[in-house]
Amino acid sequence: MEIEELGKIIKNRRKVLGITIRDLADITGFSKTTISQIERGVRNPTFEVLQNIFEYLNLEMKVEVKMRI
Amino acid sequence: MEIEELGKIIKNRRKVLGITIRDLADITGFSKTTISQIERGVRNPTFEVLQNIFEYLNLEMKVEVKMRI
DNA sequence: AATCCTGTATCATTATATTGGTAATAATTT
DNA sequence: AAATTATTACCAATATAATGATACAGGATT
Repeated sequence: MEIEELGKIIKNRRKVLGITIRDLADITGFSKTTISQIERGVRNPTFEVLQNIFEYLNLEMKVEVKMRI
Repeated sequence: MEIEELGKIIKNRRKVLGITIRDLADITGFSKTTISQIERGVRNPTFEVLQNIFEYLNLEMKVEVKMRI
């Protein structure tokens, strides 16, 4: 998964839930600058930041062994 | 997923592949300090770092909508 | 015992994620 | 069109991730 794809997933999910960047920033406690940049893939967030964002977007991260083709 | 669990997954996978922390550090280009601390859950790695480690451990990250119970 | 090998501890330094503010732009609403 | 809301741009300051080196402890090997 690329960092841009991660951002798109977060943005799409936020839109689905009908909340703004400001909302998500307020709820998670991170700045809107941070949220905006993560969504656009121009930032390299830490695990904790992702963890918090995911929690409020009702998303979960999973790690799997990659399939051999 | 907690940060400690993430570390365990990485450590277990590394063990399965039979490589050392030094090996993984050399391959990924990160320091062994960083690898060691991530595996023990005492560090909060960035997405890019995880991305690189996962690549060499043949792991992949997935994001899913959390199931409602 | 002495020699490797692996993993952890510590710490000063560097790199960069995050913040918080303001301003500018884009999109919606009235 | 004007006003309101949402998003992005920009930038200095702060917090912290990452480095790199050394030292230490435990286990395995010779």
